[in-house]
Amino acid sequence: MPARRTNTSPLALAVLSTLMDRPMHPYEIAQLLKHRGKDQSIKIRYGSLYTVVQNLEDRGLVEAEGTAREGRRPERTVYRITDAGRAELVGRLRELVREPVKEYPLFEAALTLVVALPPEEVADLLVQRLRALDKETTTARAMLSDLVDGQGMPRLFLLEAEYALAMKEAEAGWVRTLAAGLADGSFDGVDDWRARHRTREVPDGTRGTERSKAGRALFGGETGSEAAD
Amino acid sequence: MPARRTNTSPLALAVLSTLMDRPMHPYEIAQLLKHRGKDQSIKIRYGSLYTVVQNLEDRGLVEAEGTAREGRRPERTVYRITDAGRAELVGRLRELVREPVKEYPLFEAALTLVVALPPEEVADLLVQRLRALDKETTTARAMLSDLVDGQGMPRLFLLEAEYALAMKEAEAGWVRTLAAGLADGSFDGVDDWRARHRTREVPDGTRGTERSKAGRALFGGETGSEAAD
DNA sequence: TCTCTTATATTCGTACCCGAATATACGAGC
DNA sequence: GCTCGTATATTCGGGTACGAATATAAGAGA
Repeated sequence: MPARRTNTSPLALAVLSTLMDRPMHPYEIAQLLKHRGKDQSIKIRYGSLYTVVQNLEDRGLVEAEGTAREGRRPERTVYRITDAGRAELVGRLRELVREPVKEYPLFEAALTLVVALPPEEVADLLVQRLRALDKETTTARAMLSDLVDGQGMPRLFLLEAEYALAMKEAEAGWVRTLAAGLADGSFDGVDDWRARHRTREVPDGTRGTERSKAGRALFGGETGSEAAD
Repeated sequence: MPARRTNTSPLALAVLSTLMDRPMHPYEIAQLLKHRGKDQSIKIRYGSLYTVVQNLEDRGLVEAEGTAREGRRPERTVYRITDAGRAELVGRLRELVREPVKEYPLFEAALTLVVALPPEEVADLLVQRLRALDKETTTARAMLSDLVDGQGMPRLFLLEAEYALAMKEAEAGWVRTLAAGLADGSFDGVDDWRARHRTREVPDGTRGTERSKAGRALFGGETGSEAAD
């Protein structure tokens, strides 16, 4: 089998997963995904959806069941998942659950560059972030418990939400600690930071800020493309 | 000022940030970023770099200082940051630190779809993930403390690494709990799950798996484009 | 001194992403 | 029964991302 260039995207997997229920046309797939709240964990853009489905068809993972024309509405193509599609879905899913993948959250990028702002301001901004995070976690916790306890929704369908909540709480905790450290001066090197900022200081060559050797592997996970199945 | 279409990307910000030190040509910027380990937190692709710099120039955030030709090497264009560039850097940075942004980690997407696998297998896969995560966190912790205690690297330059580590530990904790719950049967509804999986069951319409109302706002952060400055 | 490998520096073409436009149907109100 | 807003369903085009190709220089052996 020729190694596929791109790893099947989350949206493509969501499509396959939806077609496990029954054959559908793309728009209906999107509706169902949104209705089930999957759009909170997987980016769904109409612009992409049709391309994605087309790719799946080219790869033989879905096939057109026929084009139905209801009334004089635009023509719709109904797709059905193939055996290869089912195999791809479970295969890729296994991969995604088994292997952590290094990703690039915006906040992490911002932290890398934040030395460009004075420490006092960063402390202030972090407090604002913290407030927002706390608000979000509170809301999310309430909704989760309502769905589980109130509505009797099985936890199985809320795993993503539980995970997202846990991550957000962890981030809030980390931000809280850092903000506190900056505020009460227990964060080491704030003076250097302030000085460095005020004077636009370039630390002579790049001395003191490099991370050539030991720092290389500080972050784990596959950075590049993952191994094939 | 006409609202810019795209929010300045992390790579673009990294470019601006590097040019704060001194004027440079694109390749040199990339070298320096990698040397400082920023490539662990910001994706740096040569293919993108030159486009990004070109965009920055079009937007007036950097300007060509002149093209130097050293020996008969390929011609290099040296760029310098402008006042507008400095403003954009700090403005966007403020935004990124202040406001949490909803992102779409692969693992979260996988959790949304994981019902397609039988619970026993998921339990097994989670244990494998956990092992990988534990390995990564152990390594990262060791390196961090070596850099801080051993090498005397200021914490300021390791914020991203500390954050990434904290997030990874949190994920490991969550995965551990879930895996345990699945293993010892304390996770509610595994029977339903197994049944649903075996029989390819479509729960009659979509009853029982919808999340129309309450579930909408389970995940916070700005989902779409962020507000302008 | 020849050539082989590695580092320097950028360009190109294609594949992909996705906002916006398009086009029809349907129900509600006047 | 007409029209206006909203839901249905897909296509299109411009822009961005990025792998791979290109081209020169420098250093290391033989």
